[in-house]
Amino acid sequence: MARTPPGNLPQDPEAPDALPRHARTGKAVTIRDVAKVAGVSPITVSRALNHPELVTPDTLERVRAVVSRTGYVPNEIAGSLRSRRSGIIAAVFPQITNSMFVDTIQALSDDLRQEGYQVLLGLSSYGEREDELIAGIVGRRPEGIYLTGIAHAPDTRRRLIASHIPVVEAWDLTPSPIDMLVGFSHEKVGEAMARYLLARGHREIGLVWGNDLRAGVRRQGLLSVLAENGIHELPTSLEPAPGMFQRGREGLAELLGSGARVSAVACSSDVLAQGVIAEARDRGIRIPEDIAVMGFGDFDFAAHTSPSLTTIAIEKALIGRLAAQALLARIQGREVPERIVDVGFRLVERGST
Amino acid sequence: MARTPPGNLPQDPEAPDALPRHARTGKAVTIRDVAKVAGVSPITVSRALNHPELVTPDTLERVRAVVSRTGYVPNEIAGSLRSRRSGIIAAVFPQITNSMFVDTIQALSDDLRQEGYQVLLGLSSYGEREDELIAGIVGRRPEGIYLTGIAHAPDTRRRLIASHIPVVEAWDLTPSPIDMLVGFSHEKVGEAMARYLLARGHREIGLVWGNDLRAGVRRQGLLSVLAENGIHELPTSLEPAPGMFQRGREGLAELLGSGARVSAVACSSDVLAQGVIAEARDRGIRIPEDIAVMGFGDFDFAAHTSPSLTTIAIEKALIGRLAAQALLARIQGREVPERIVDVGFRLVERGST
DNA sequence: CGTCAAAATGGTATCGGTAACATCGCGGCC
DNA sequence: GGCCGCGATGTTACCGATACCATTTTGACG
Repeated sequence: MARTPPGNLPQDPEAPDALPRHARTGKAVTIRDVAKVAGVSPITVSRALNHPELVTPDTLERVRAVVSRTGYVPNEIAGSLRSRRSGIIAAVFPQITNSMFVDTIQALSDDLRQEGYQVLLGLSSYGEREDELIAGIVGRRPEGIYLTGIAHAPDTRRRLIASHIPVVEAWDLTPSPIDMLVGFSHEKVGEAMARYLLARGHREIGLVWGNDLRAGVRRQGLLSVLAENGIHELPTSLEPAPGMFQRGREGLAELLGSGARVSAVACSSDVLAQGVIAEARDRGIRIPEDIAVMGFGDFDFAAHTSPSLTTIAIEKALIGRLAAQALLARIQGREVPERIVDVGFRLVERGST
Repeated sequence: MARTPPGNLPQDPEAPDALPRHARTGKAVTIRDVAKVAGVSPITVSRALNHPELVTPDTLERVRAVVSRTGYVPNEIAGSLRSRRSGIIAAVFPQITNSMFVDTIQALSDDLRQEGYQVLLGLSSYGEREDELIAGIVGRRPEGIYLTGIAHAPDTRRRLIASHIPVVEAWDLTPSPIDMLVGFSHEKVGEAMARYLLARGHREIGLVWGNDLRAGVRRQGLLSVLAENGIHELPTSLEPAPGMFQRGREGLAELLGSGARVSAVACSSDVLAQGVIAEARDRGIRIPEDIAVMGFGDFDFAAHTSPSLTTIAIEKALIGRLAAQALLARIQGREVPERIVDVGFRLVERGST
């Protein structure tokens, strides 16, 4: 690796220096360098860059010229330390492949960037690691934290509260969030799915269901409504997260293999549902005539499968947008009108039921 | 909101001052506080946390006890400033909804976190803003930067080179990357698509194509091979960036509406292709008998559409993994064996052609 | 032309860690 | 017993910006 060329010592005034490579040719340029060259004090440079309105147009221009000539890039780390504003919002998701969180991330990120914030992405991939992840994140002193879901280790919760960092939990509902909340009731989603299937005359309902937390809550809701209607045991195929198409196929195979009779299959996600549909097609099972299929999420493809997929639509991007707003409001000291926002959901009836 | 438990500060002389706004109850605990309580110097605390092997088991335990009792969370910003290691890798993507980048992000993030790095996510959503985005990112002094694609403003390129930060460009190929590169040739993808369709006997080929940069290169490759075979003009429907299902439908409608005869439709992404298939189905057009359809990306659903989709498979996660490795190698001063890695692609033949 | 408030700029301390170097303590060895 | 070496810990300075307050300059106005 490149060594530093000799003699990049102090009173070496200029030298366009042949750039070595990775080299640290005579230090990176700091605000002091810029100040010196522009003939002002460092703080004036700082002002010129961050509060141009506080500076004479004349000096402003001078500073800017020097900045662009020297290629100075302010060290935001130093700035963050002193100003106690990191300009960072952390966002934690369980995982993003095959998930509906992408739209939320996109919206969140877009809205935050608008206000000069960057998103620090935390993927707690497989469960347990959320704690450590958040511990590491808090150390970076983000100005706000977006969390997926409401289930967090008690330690994590305590740590977050103690940190006084604004927090939004999302994609779920609870009366006692850590701080703020944007979500919807998974229980009610499950109930709605059950009621819909019952209304369509189904009583032999099978489940192809992911085993993640929120899916579990939806299942509870679904089961409770079915129980009220005298349906107590239903054939179920539980799939490990993340729900992939292949798992949906296997799920239907498992249900049918168990010998149970099903007139409808409810799935915890559209992805699984599409797998179910594919498997049914391969087996010559007609949908919805032989078996009705219902998903969750209203993924983009849901309207375009064959048959198109009945599902539950969530305003995924809206969640991100509202979460961003909530965080920004809190950061900027504005009043947060509602700490808890329920974005609801919508049952979309299509060809698969 | 939780109040701070009383007296977690030694001979705290003054009042916890009525919390002003953001509730700064008697200051956050710093490494000095921990040191004082544990009866050691700050640097020993630092060592206990970051290099436990340099510290007596006895002091280590003592420090840890105090840390957990006080709820001390090291301020990584301060640490980063002094140590010049931010522990951050920035990753820039054009946009992530409806895109194939999610798998790459996931793999990248997983592998980096393994090594203690966090991902700062930059979504340059709609074009022009990549410059500003990167300018802002460099200020945060990431230890590595992942960029999607090879087309960057000359200014950006210069700035990145000047920053001496390791850079990986991905999802594309060029002999002259900024630093390192993990990708594949879009031109060859286009050529492969063309050859495949020709081999299947198609000469009346329509395009439903996204207008992003890399798609454009694939199109060039495709057109050049067709031109070599005497096919010069092909009906094309150009779709604005994120390629959605709906756009695919519209695309096919446009092709058919133009009166052109097509025996095959090539799409710049599986998402568009699925739209095309849906539209064809609605119009009673049989696939592949009447029209063959081909996509790109091998999205998860590609194997499960009806008919299943012939497409080009990319090892999306592998790209993320290799990019992470490349960055880590550079950061840790290891030799990077190949600065340019071609991960290639694979044509997957399925039912739609 | 002097006065005074407002605007522009500057000096100094500081954010909270860690690098670099210094010091201390202790056991082993000749 | 004295010296050496090394492991454990401490002292000091510093990373690079900005908050805070002081100072100087400008300009409006009587």
